[in-house]
Amino acid sequence: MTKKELTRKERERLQRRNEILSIALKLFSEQGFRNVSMQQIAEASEFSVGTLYNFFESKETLFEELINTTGQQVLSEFLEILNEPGSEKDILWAFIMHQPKFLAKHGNILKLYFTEIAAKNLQLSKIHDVNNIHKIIDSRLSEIIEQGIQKGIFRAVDPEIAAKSLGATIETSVFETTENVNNDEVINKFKKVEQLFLEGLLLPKDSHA
Amino acid sequence: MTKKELTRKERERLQRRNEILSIALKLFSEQGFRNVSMQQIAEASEFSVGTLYNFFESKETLFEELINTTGQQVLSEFLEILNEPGSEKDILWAFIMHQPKFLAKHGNILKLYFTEIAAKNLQLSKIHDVNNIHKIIDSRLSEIIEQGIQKGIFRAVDPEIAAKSLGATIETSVFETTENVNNDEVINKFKKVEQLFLEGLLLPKDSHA
DNA sequence: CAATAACATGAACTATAATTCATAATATGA
DNA sequence: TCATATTATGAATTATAGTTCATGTTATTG
Repeated sequence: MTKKELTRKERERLQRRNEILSIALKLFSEQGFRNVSMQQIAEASEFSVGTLYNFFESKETLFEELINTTGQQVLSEFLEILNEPGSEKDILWAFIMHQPKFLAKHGNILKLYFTEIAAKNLQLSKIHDVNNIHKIIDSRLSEIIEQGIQKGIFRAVDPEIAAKSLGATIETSVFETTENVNNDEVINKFKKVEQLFLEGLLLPKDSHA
Repeated sequence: MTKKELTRKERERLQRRNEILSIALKLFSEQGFRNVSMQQIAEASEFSVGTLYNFFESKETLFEELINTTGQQVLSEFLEILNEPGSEKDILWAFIMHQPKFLAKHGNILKLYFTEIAAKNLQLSKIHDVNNIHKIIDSRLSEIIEQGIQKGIFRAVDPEIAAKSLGATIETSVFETTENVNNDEVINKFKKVEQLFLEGLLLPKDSHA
């Protein structure tokens, strides 16, 4: 009622709003921003077009809210893993092996982000920081790999290239992994990514526990 | 005039047609299919919209001609390199180091292909074989890596994953490489890709000339 | 140089989809 | 319950962009 607590009405409104965003995300990620009409979103969410405009100023705004809201959340989850304490090898391992969970949870928004924003199919005004998800994650990965090289754990590759390569490999799987693939298969795939990358990066000198 | 020779008029018509395709390719690759209007193509090519329809049945047809014509050409160039005789290591090396040339020559069409077709932003009817550029190249890469593993040149990674990873890494550079980057920089980048991939794949046993 | 054919033009037409807003339905609280 | 405020509706409006076609321009040829 006062500062932090929301009234029932406010809560209900928020819930409807999220419902709309969630359905829009599904449609956009499947068909792309331009190929989804407000009519379609209205029908799928069982509201009228007018009501959509009651919640969002425009189709573009709706999209931006989607990206900004969810994007921040996704980014912070990624960084959480990448900032965990442990050896560089362990961090990369954890990052790769967390991908199935990320995919299951955020596959749609990632797909949308990559097709519309990263590929610059859409030119949107109000998308700030989220615009840099790519850069932020890549640069953190790059840092980690660089440290690993300095410590003599990894081969002396170019850290930026290695980071981008790992990022691109993971990104590819976003598009390949459809919802109906069972989890074991996805986990298996990332185990192979780990074998390819981590073992390829490690110096062959001694064994790495 | 007769069978093979084209009349001047026919040659001129073909030239104009190619001019239009070339300009459309530039615009589409920069802004995406849906974000480019026939008006824009008309203005940029210094024809009228009516004339565009004199050359192409529809906007969609124009796009399809673009993809089909150029796509086949690009695919065959890629496969040419991948079917060259030599050791698996040499083939992969040549493939990676040819990327700057491919990029310079076909950057636009590759970008367009990846954003519109591979990302399935567009559902087009008459795009057959070209739809499989990705699969064909990936599977050839995969074959090569598998043979390298069998011959004991490469580590025992999953060939499909390694092929996809290499493909994705290269794909990424399509989007990064803008036209104004000088060639040396691009070549340098792919040298680093080569270091990351090839050296990471090679078994550390003995030296590989 | 005509007469004719071939081609180019862009305003008008059409289709599609975003947005608005007068009206209807629903919720609130006295 | 009734008066009022809030919210939802979807047909009408507007904007945009693909397509057509009557008309004008250019090229060919006898």
